[in-house]
Amino acid sequence: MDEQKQTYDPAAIEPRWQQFWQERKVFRTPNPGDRDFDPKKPKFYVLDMFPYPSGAGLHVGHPEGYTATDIVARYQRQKGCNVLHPMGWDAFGLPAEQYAIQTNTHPAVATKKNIDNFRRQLQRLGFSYDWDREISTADPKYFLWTQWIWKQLHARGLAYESNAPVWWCEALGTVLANDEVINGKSERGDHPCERRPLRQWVLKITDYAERLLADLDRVDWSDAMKAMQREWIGKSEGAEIDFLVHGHVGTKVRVFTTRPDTLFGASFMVLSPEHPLVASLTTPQQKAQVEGYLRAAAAKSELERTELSKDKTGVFTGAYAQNPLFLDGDARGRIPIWIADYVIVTYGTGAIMAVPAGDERDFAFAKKFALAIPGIFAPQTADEATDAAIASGAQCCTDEVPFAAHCTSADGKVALAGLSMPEAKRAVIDYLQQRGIGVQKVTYRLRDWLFSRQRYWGEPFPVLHTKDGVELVPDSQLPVLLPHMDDFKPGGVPESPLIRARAWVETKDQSARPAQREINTMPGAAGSSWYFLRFCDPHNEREFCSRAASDYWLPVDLYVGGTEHAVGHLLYSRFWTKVLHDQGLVRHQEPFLKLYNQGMIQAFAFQDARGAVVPTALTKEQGDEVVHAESGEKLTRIVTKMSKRYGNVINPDDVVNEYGADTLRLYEMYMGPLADSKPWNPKDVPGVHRFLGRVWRLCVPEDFAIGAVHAHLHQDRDSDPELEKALHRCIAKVEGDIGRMAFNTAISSMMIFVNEATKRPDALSRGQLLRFVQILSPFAPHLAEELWQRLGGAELLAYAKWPSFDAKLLVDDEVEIAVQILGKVRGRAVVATNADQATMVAAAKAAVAQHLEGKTIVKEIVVPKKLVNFVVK
RNA sequence: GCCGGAGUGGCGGAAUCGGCAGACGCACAGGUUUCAAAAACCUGCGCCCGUAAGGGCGUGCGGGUUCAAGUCCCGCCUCCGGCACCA
Repeated sequence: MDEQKQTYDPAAIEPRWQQFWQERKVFRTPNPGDRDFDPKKPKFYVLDMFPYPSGAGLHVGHPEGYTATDIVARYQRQKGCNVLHPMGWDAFGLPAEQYAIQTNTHPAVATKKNIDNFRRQLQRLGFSYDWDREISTADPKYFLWTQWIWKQLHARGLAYESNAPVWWCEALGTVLANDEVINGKSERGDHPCERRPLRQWVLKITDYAERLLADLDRVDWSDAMKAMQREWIGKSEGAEIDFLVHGHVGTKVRVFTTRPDTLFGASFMVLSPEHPLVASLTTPQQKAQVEGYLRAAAAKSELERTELSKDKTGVFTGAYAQNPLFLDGDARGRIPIWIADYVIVTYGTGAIMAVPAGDERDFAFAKKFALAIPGIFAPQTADEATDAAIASGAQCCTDEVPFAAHCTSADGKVALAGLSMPEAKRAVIDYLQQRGIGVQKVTYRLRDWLFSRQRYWGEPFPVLHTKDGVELVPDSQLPVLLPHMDDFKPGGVPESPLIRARAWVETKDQSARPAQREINTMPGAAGSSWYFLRFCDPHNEREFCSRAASDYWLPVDLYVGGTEHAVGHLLYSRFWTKVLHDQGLVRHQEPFLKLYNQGMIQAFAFQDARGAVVPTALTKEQGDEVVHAESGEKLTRIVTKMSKRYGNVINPDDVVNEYGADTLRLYEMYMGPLADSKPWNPKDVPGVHRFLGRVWRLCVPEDFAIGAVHAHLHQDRDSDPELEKALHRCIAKVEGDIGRMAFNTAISSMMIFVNEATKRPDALSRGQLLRFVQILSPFAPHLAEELWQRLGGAELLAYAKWPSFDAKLLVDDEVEIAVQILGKVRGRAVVATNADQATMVAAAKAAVAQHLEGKTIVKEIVVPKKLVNFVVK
């Protein structure tokens, strides 16, 4: 730094304060019971979704949410709260392991290196985390308790072994949970997946489906997020109905339907290809055809089944079922049983009653295979042609319309004509229930949580397999550690690489009998399903978290992260919390009170005429345009995600090196609303940096000889009343904006104040500057702390009390109002802020006198402090 | 197809409860300062007509409600995110 000049130099300020905060443990948070804990303060728990410490290092997307939570944490601290604001590492799982494999390093080594890098990068940004509470899910001291919690689930009968088909991903060499597979491809890496029966540990999250759904009403999350969880849980109410099969005494086919009211229109039945009755119901004549269809269905990859055309395929079994609403001899009641892969074995009962008149899919199937489509509705709208088509079954109708008169059972006990849809459903269910062949039923789309992976880098299960079955490792022997392995790569077989650690696998149980360790490991989401609890009591060696700590800190008051965890992590964490609650281990039932989802930070990229993206290194600016560096072709700017391939990835380290951490933080908050996705614009970054420079110069003279601050700031003096007003307005605005997570407008209001102050720098008093620096501090903490110290602020800014504002100073004595004629602004008038209507009208009339000439005022609308509108003729 | 969100200057965005559209920042233009440049500071900046005063138009499109609509209602279009044969 220039000896003669003191310009704003973040590189000189920031590391010093970071070091100070860390050495003095400024942000260490005491727990209830600690000597320096203050029980009089309210608590505030503000949490980030902790990162996977990937080898790529921090992305500019990370600090976006982290800065937002840091602003809230620092603000709440200054408002007098005990603030819990921790950070840790989601260190087990596929990303860390993939990186380890790519770089041929042991996962433990690679993970440690990545964590060190992440920590270094985060600490450069000045976040006020309590680093004493840092945790890593891959730390044995942590996963001891992950294993212990798993045993609690097991004890409640919520963990079981299953051989049901699961998603297998060949490329990743492991099975995946439902939320990790999208359209038959892996979420990570986009590799194809298929169904395979493999022995797996599964958690019974479906037992909690209803509570997970109902308790969404108790949390403050976005509608979008709640909608995604509701859809994933997928509750549907309807009925299960048993159909007898002709010629198979005692055989019933059970179907699930949400439309029992349409049972009169059931004209065939469909079993999924995997349905257990397929083989026994198929007649000898149909055997060859059915087997052919089953083979074809099995050969289809899941991708083809889900992604390819919705063209219906199917085959007749040769068997017939009996519609229970019709008499045995009635031809309408004898319905053929088909097999088709549009019916999914894992949903409902894996079989449906097909009502082509009331269901689009059944209608398409009936059309394709020329099956009967009996009409069951009698709509009466103005559109007679459509009414007739629906009545005859020529057109499918899924809306609520009146039922036809013939929807009456043979014994007359069910008659749907004249009933509403809910009444008709009720009538049919009651009738079936009385006869013992149907029951009201709620079904969920949610499947149990596939809770194991065939990978090395995860928590081992505390499980031994003996000849008598499964045995749990006693608590005293936890944690079960991973064996060291030099070759930890998946072996291309559906078995964990742990199988190769013979000495580890082959062990003895409590009674010294031979036993084999479980070789599957837990999935990545295991450790992240309870980390928010461990942060409350991270060093507890006797418990996963003391009741005193969790009762005090939980639930999390503000949780910030991306939307990508909508149905995975967030659902699993809610599930584990409820289980721990049921075990009497925590008081709360929902972990995250308020959830806020940040948008994505995107980037510019440049496209040529064909629409191909040209890597940024191959582009150059030419006047107002961007052209191809070699061909000179004009390129179009688009907004897209940052990607190595496009060469448009912004590295936070580079931004800090060039502008400093405060500028990075401020820019990310200034870009736009936190929840929106928005592009990184390198040209905008200097704008916020200039703002910080102006703040610096308000306080610090360029000439070193003058001192640490301007001479007029050396002592207190009376405040300039206009600047005082502006400051109060600014404090009120910033406070309100932090409360609604509108950090962009908070910053703009601070810019407005600084612009005002810059016009009359000598009028600004020390007291005003101290208060301004304080409200700036959550956003740009290094600069703020530096100026606070130079101005001689008491003790540390980080714990100074947030300044108050006087509501009286927020309003001016006079206010300029708009004067409208027929809603158009035709003039302006200045009136007293508390002027009465007559005064405002008089002033308004004077302001637009020439416009009113020759016109009659029909109506005067007066909005105090805003406007007067004349309606004229 | 279904569910959720969005569409405002050249660009990012603001307008919190139906009340002056475009705060703040960027880019751009002009100026002050300077030997010069950078930095800093000042001024202008939605579009159209006009030297100006002033006027007209304007928040994706088409309608509507209202004294008044970016904001409310109806019908569309486009983009983003999620789900997708779930009976």
